[in-house]
Amino acid sequence: MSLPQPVSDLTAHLGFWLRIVSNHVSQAFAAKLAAREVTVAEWSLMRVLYGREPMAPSRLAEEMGLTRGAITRLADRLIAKSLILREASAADGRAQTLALTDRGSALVPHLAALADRNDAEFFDDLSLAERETLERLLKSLAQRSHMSATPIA
Amino acid sequence: MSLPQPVSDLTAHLGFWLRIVSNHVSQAFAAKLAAREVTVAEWSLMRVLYGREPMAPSRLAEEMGLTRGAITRLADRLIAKSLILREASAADGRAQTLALTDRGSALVPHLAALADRNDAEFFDDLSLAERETLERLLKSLAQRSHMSATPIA
DNA sequence: TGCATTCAGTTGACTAGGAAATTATATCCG
DNA sequence: CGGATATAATTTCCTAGTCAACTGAATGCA
Repeated sequence: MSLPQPVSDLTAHLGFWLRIVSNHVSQAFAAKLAAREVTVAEWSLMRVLYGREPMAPSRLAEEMGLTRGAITRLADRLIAKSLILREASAADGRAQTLALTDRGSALVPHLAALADRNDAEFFDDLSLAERETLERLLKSLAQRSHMSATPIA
Repeated sequence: MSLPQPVSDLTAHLGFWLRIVSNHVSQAFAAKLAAREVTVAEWSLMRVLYGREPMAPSRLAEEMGLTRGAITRLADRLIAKSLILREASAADGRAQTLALTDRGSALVPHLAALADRNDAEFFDDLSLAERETLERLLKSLAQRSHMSATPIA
């Protein structure tokens, strides 16, 4: 039975700290959205639809970084809450379109305000310069690795 | 039917960029671990046990930020892979302890090397100064909001 | 002592996502 | 034209969490 060899500490990784902070910010946001009975994924889909033409599920899947199967079910939930509508495409018998209902559209600004508030809550006591630096570094990392897609999970 | 009022852009939020980058880093790590047939949660549990005394599931739950139910199931999977052992506590008839098997213990350094490599892959083309800044900002955010617990999700 | 309460862990019901199979429609081309 | 192939969405099955109910053991106090 050999003694364990030393391995790098978890906290040595930037990825570790990134995940801690990101998870906390997201969970705090989820808690705020819960007051409106909306999940982060639901908010995200609604935000993509907001102010745009009715959109194919496949396009939403692409923009949100989810599978089409996930979009089908997410849409089902939002339809059940009367926040979006699904309609068959006139042009293509296979295609569907998703669009916000009036109720859904009216809700988005309120949810956006929660997003603003959540961001402020975590980042407002960084200095302006620090916030700018953080944003610059994150965007540069995102660009380098060709990260796209609205992140959900 | 009213026109949608302008709402803040998604990409205006630091939380958005944080989540994008964090998700990508985590997914890349998950892909590396998959080669060893281990998930991020499994790695995380093994890393907590590594080099320590057998530990109660409830303690792991606390350190990892998961429920006890989640630990029960996560432990079941690791036991099925012969990476950890579950034993009844001698002192307390309700209690169990979890510990790495020799096989599990031997695997940890290899997984830690994957973690090192993953972190390097994403962050090594930031300058040293930039990495230090990012680490400082993330740690300061974590501290301010009393974030603890190994993040999994 | 003995019964209520607390505590550790597990389990069942549920949520939410992915991968792959499935269904229905559209397109391409011989 | 009509069959092969491609495409859009959905569905099925699987994984992995949560919450809350449950089981059995320990504790506490009348």
